[in-house]
Amino acid sequence: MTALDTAALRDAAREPAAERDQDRRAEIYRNAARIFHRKGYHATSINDIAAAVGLTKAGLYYYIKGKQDLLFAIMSFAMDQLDEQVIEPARRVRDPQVRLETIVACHARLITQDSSALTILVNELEGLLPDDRTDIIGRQRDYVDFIADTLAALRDEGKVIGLDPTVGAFSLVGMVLWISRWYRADGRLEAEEVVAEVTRMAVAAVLNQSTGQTEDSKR
Amino acid sequence: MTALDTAALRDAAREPAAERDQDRRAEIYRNAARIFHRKGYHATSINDIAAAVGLTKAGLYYYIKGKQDLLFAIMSFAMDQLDEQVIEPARRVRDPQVRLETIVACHARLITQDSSALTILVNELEGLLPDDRTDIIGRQRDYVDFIADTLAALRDEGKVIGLDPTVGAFSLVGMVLWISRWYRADGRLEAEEVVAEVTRMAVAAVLNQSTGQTEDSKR
DNA sequence: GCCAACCTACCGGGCGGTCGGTAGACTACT
DNA sequence: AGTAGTCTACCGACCGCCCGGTAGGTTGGC
Repeated sequence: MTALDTAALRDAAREPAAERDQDRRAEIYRNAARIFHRKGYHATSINDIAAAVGLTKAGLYYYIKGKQDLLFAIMSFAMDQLDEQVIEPARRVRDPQVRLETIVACHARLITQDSSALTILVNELEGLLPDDRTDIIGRQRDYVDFIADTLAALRDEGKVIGLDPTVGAFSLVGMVLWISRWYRADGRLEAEEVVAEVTRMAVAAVLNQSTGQTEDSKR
Repeated sequence: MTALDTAALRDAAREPAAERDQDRRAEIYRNAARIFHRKGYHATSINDIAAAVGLTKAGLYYYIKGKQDLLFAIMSFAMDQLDEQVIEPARRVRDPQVRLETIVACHARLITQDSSALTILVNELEGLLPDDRTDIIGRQRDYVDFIADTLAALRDEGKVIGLDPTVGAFSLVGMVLWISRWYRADGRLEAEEVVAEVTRMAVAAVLNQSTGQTEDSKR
């Protein structure tokens, strides 16, 4: 591996060092995200991460400022992913129902592909410094509002009745985020099957339908 | 508070010491669950819990065997709650659709009432000893299977078509569990409103309906 | 006098983080 | 071509702190 790397370094058209540095940094973040995801932020030591990327703790500190900054960087990256691959594509969709489908499908797809960073994003908020937490929570809030606005638009079209947009938005988010807890890439189901089924459920959950419904179970 | 407690202890018809011991133990578990819920298991120290119940760390160890046993006790209690207040009531319901409504409504209601133990139950699994984890995961699995079986029964009735019962069960569980992340008892919405809305969404999400649906968003 | 219900004082260990050092690649100058 | 200096990318050793857990009292009600 090391010999290969050295050869690669010599060969690869003299990549400009700054690029190699970025690669290394990305590898560190990727590994850190994986381990935080598996063991949880507080249960993961800086040593764990250092060992995973083949460094000592002191060596790792050449690249990172601290454990909390590392966490914040990972969560920011996850939030960027969400912006680029879910919110932006969905924002371009005019029809509210199709937009909702786009949101759920893209988000679900993202989770089936790589859930590490996105899962940390929702599970390790209390590990952040207050300022960082405010930042991340604000962006998360914007996302939920975006969904709630879409539901409100559907309500204005008469496609949704009697559903609080906020409750609806949170519920859909919960359904989608939970995928990372049970979906396994090597399991029985294909990722796209899961994406399709969850999207179908999400749309059905909020859209008004005429089919009757039995009385609420007694308290 | 302390004076009040002492007076209560003197008054209350000489409660038989063993009972007082149980009360104290319950208070410890309640507080521990609250703090684990707020800060997370690993970020909570034994000292935090001891201080919250007005003891020193060593004093607390008179009641508990260790931090991990405490966690397991809380999770077992949460699982017992789920058994008694969700699964048992639902098991007595024959009609699958009403049974599903009962499951979702009772579970959602439980979370709006006190989410501490139930949230720990799903978030702190990796804090357990392997044997304990196996125990808890088994019970959780049984719960999901119970829901999946109910969905399968609905499918046999023709009320659900084309939905994988496992995916459906997990998705509904995700929707319900997520309530603890956004619902605040002092917020805009009443607990029973939330329970009703989430239940309605859950049923709508899985029940077959004839209303059309636009094409899945492109990949 | 005894025992339940605590406390004070302490332990080993792992944590996040820092410091001084250095091998080796690269550059600058002669 | 040789060499002195510089910088990047690390490492071993260490720090202070706090953690979970314990040993050995002390005290107040029976």
